[in-house]
Amino acid sequence: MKRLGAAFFDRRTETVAKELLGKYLTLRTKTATLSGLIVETEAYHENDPASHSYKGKTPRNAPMFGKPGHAYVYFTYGMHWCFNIVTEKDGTAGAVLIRAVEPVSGIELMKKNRKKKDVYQLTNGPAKFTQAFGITEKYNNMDLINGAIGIYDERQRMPGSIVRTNRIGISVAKDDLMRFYVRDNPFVSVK
DNA sequence: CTCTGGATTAGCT
DNA sequence: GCTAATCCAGAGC
Repeated sequence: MKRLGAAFFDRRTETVAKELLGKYLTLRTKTATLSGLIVETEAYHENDPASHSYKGKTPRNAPMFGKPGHAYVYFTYGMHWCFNIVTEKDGTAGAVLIRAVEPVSGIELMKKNRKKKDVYQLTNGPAKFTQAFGITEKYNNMDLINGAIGIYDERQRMPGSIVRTNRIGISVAKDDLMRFYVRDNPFVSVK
């Protein structure tokens, strides 16, 4: 398993979103290792009306304008966290929202964190995934190249056929085809 | 300062 | 299908 470096993330947001499918996302703490295979992503690029970065840099969205390969974690709907991976060169906004993963390791801890026992309900949504992994503001702006969360590639693994479609839960740029998921994977949030 | 609505989810009808 | 939960960023005054 090879850990992905900054060069992977320092590219067009859309390209990174598509290529993240089939990669492993692993979080290591002192007491546990949680890992999942990324099966659903969404791209939010610089000149995108649906992106938090659209109207310019603010304290909240600043990580999106920062270094590629860092995390952008934000709080929404008064109760949920969403986890993004920053893309594009330093100074240019862009991020990929991780919407769903297929649980690989640490499944018992995910069940505990989610208070659910059905494995299909653990990580099939952006806020379900962060809850299962225990991701909160602590991880905002974290370096994913060297930090506790990393993205890993297992070369032999093929992600399968990729579906490209419109994003979920936004009110502008509804028809932009910026969502990507692995066809027929049962852990995708919405078919 | 006040107000609006959100890159969601769970639970009910 | 509908909506409460529950906080806060961003916009407008």
